[in-house]
Amino acid sequence: CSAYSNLMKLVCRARKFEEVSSILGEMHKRGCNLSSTFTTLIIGYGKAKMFREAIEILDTMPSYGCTPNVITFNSLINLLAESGEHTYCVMVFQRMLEVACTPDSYTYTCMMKSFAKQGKMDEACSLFDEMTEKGWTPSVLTYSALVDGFVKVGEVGSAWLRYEEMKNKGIVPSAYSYGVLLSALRKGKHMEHASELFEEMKERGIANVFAYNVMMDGYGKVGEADKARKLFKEMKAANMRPDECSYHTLISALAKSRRMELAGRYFEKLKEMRKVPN
RNA sequence: CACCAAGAUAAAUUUGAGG
Repeated sequence: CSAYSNLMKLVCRARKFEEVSSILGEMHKRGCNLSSTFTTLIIGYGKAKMFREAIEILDTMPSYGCTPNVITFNSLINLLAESGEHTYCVMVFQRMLEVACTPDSYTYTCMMKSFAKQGKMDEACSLFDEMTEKGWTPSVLTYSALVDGFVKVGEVGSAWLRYEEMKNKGIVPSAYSYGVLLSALRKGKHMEHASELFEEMKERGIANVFAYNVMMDGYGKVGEADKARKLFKEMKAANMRPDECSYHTLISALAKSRRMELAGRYFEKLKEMRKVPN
């Protein structure tokens, strides 16, 4: 059975969906548990942007003796949310409730992301309340969805309040999560808030190259190339190795501020490192 | 860099012609 399910993964990756039904048929004949395979298929269709087909799996499952479970629904909802298919997303969530499959923290977070992507922060917040009322604990991903959404609709204040709320609940962001939050603030050009987060990150000793890159990009985009360059130097002084992206970001920041002599110098350094400029 | 595995579901950074 595991050989079959690996085969299904390969079929999805190669987008050979015409092979799907014969594999499912064989697996069924041999009595394999197909639940995980259906999830794989759903994600496969999602990556191929075949949303209709992904959703139809929900109807296919029962004929193979399977019932969609939380993981099935979550996977589907997640890919619809990420792809901006908000209408389908809401439809599937509705359907999940109809078949009495209980949404969990993951489900709510995905739904919040979908609403946030549409700029519908009121709805996103209602879902947040509903989720906590039902006893689910919001994660750093849940809060990141709110922060990102509020920044997108231009409400940095609300975004920041949510961040504080998260900290007050004792949720400690990982380096990765800081990256997500920094990037959200950067997109809205809120570098003062971003730098406050970044300082926090440094105090905790978890600042990384990725975070430096995000900060440099943000400063570059608001025309503060000198701050970007300062961070570049600081990163090296802290024994972190700037990667290719760091160079690309810094060069572009300098070029945007018309500091061409400096941009050229970093461009030469990039080539010396035998990296390919993009 | 590519492929595979662990493990059926989660998020982050760089260039931009054209529209």
